Amino acid sequence: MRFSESLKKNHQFQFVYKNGKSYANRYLVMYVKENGLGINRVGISVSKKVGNSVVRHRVTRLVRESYRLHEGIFNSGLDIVIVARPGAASVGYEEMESALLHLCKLHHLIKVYFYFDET
RNA sequence: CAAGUAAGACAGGUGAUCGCGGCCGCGGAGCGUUUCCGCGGGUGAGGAAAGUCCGGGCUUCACAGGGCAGGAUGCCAGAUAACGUCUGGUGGAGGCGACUCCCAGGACAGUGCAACAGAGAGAUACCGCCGGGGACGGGCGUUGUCCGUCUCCCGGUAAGGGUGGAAAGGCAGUGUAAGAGACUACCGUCCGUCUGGCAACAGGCGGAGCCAUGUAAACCCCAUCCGAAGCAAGACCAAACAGAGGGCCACAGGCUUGCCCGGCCUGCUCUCAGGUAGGUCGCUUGACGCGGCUGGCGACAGCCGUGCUAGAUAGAUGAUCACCCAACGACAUAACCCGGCUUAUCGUUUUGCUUGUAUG
Repeated sequence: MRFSESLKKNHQFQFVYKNGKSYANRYLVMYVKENGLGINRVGISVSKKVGNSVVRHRVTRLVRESYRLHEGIFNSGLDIVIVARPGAASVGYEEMESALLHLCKLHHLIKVYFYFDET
């Protein structure tokens, strides 16, 4: 991804969980914390409650694809952790995309001029 | 054509745009190794990748010794690196048949268990049947004999009833007071012997009237095999680090195959505080795939030709559109690698064979 890296280490996840702000909807939970690096770092977490290995990989790909296609409209300098809830197992791409954008609006992550363009 | 049976094959495809992990090439940043960026090419999960139930390769540790445990397998022969797998047989069970299924050693080494029912379960007389005695009644009749009855006594019996998974070989006859392998034929069992077979075993002949249930997925016995842990194995490179205080004095801890004996090493323990876990290799060419020939009933083996087909390290296959199609495709994501087993699975399709019907 052009402007982003991924979160990898367990302690990075724990830091965002403890210090970040969170919003949730039916399929996803999103934690956000500013990192001061000028780029975004994204971590996707799918637990075994969601499904077996195939289902978990599919959910991960849908979330990553949704983020990738809208990467340009995000603010920069954030650590974002997206946790999939069990209901996400049977969801298609379009629903996943709308769920992600909904959480972004709640966090006010979208760059201001894009926000005005939509309204 | 219908029903069945056995063995396979495939696991959506094509095109376009965006996106991801390795690899190769080119260009740029960079003194250079490393690294980063861009462009192009090519490549990128399964039949079960799953469960982790067996077996092996590989790696490290242990390879003074003795003893005791523990685990697995279980008809025979073969295949294999090995196996609990596979192949071919034997025996048993099911099916008209093609064919399928079977945790298939030993119960005179020992121990345990066998509920309930039933009279009785390494044993039995409850009902029944039969004989003798006694009592009572009756007929004939004169101190006997015949018949009948019994809340009586003694004995015989395993035919019949009933219980049970199982009642001491089965069935038919002879026999008998009634019965019984007591005796006889056939079948079964056991023993001996001959023939065939490497063997499991099969068949023939002869003999023995048949002395004793089941369970070994109860302990156990016998035979064979098994050192342990696992790629977070392990090897190398680089970097960081911090110890302090108290208690105890041979108690203890670690290693040595699970335990014991024995052996080797180390001071040990508690409290408080602090710090790092980055990279390279292992890592994919292998008991490999495909085709052909030869040997073998077969599993498989040998030879020749040919091919290279993921190697990530928080972990790469996705999204959108169009068309094909009956179908949003079912089950499901490699993590060191192989050989098997087991389980899950929407469907499509090929071939052999069996039975029935029709036609010739």
